[in-house]
Amino acid sequence: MMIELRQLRHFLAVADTLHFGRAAEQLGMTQPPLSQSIISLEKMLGAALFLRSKRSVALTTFGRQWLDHVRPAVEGVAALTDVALRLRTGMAGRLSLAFVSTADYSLLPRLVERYSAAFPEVELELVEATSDIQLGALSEGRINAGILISTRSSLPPVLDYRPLLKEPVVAAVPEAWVEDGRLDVVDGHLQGDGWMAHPLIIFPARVAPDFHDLVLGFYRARGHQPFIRQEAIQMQTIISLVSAGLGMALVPASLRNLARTGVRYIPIAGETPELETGLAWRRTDNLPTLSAMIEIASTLDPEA
Amino acid sequence: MMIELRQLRHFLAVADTLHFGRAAEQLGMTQPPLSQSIISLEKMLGAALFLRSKRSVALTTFGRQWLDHVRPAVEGVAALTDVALRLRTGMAGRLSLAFVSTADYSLLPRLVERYSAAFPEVELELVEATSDIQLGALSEGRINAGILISTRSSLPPVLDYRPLLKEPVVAAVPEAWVEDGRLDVVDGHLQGDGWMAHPLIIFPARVAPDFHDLVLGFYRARGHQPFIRQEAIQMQTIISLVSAGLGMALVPASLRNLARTGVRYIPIAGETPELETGLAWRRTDNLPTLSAMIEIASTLDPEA
DNA sequence: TAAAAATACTCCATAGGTATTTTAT
DNA sequence: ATAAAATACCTATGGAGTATTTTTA
Repeated sequence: MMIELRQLRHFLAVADTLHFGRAAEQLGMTQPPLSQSIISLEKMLGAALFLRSKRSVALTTFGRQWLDHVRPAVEGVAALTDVALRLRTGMAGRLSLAFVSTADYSLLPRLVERYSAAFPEVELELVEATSDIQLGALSEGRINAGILISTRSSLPPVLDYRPLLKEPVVAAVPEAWVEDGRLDVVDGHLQGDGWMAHPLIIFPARVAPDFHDLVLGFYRARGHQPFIRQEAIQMQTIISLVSAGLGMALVPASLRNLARTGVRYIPIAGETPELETGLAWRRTDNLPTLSAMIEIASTLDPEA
Repeated sequence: MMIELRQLRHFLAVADTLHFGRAAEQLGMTQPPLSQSIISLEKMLGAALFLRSKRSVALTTFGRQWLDHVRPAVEGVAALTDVALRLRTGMAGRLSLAFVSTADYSLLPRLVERYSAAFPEVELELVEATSDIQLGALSEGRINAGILISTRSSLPPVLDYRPLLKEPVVAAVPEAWVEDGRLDVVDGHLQGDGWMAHPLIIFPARVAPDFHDLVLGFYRARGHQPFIRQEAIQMQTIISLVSAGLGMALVPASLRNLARTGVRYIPIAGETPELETGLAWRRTDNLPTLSAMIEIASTLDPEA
């Protein structure tokens, strides 16, 4: 024979009211079966829970001590219904989100702040990864969503996508270059095409093909070919190399939040390419926490 | 409709085996009602727990996350049976034990050490109280047992009693008295009756009548009347007064463990009265933890 | 004598059983 | 062809109801 929840609820009701009649009423049943239920519970336990004289009911010492254990146990089970509801609606659960290093400086903090304010019970797992790694992780189901640099057209059809941020590209240049007049800076903007001859540090094409293409396309459109001095997969690394004077780089404008001695961020005069960062996820992934994340992401100002 | 334990156990079994047939076997039932049970559970929750193709069963994401909450909740309820058993047998629970201050120096530490080694889950509530206070607390049910100084014959009949320790009385005297030769000490023992003329510090009769009578009886048997300089209810206080040179005191031998500068404990030559400390409890109190305590107490060496 | 729990019985809801069908491999 | 889950239907246990008795304050 096994203790059932019903009996425990019966016990709690009687313990609370110390009156079989009223307890039964509270439970929506009549008194006799409640007496039966308690008696059978006492038999199972091998000890009396209540001392009943015909005029009054009191807990035995054993009953009082057991009560202290029963209440939390029953509440634990009762809570399962709420837990299920919160899991279903995305109020609780887990979400694994990858992001490219460039999202670190504006997009990710804003998104995470909003999301975890709205869903504090969700365990948000954040992993930094390049766009190509993210695409693999998404299709293999290792992450639920990714903040990456791509365009809708270049994504596999199993993924859905929403743009989050459009930002211009700015030049990250060694401070020395500005001071020795190697660059033509007017009104805080890079002028002309002269700078295009200087050595460039860039993401490898494999890692972020769309970003790579964007930069090369920009040079080509102005009739130039970049002198690629070095490739690096981390934004941090690229900026370090710039700071060391190895070359310049074209980076998303939000990277200005990554201040570094010896590095200046300078907008480019004229038509500049815009870089799009967006959120991608599996169309078939109907995880409630993911839906909530997409919802929140959609409310972010794409120009900020 | 309310979730019942049975369904949760069903869920756990299927989640563990990922096979309705084997899970049913494990549960001692057949497969069809198990399928029904899970289906009804899923309906209650409003979400699928399992993805079943005809050849394989897998948890949904929701199922996996909910499982993490269900298992501890069900285990919590299952543990109630064990808890009840431990409460019934005195393996767990509470015990309120009072003790006189003189028990502090030998009896109580030995008893508590043994008891809590044997019953580590029992919450032992220790309160220091004089014998008369303990008798009141016992009859009013505020404590379950008391270590007190009394004799079986002087206890009310509702209480049961077991002697724990018989020890001689020794004299606690100011060190100065030994040095200035005011006391006749030979072979480390107080000789003769001369010391009986010195001022005495003693427990009030109200607080420990048996101890009080014992001391007075001792003087009377030798044809003396003590000069009572001061009364005090705490052993600590009595020893402080001795240390201050206010007088001497007759105290249980185990009090030698309470070292104090300026105080010397000296045995009395010849026939000395023995003091009995024992455990008292209500005959009608059938608290399992109390029975265990009486059991342990009986194994203590009464001469130690 | 009245309030409240226990006892005696009756009933039906449902947990679980049996037989069968469906479906994916 | 077969293993495994779902469906359909049946059975019976036991949880809950009604009527009554017992008890003690």
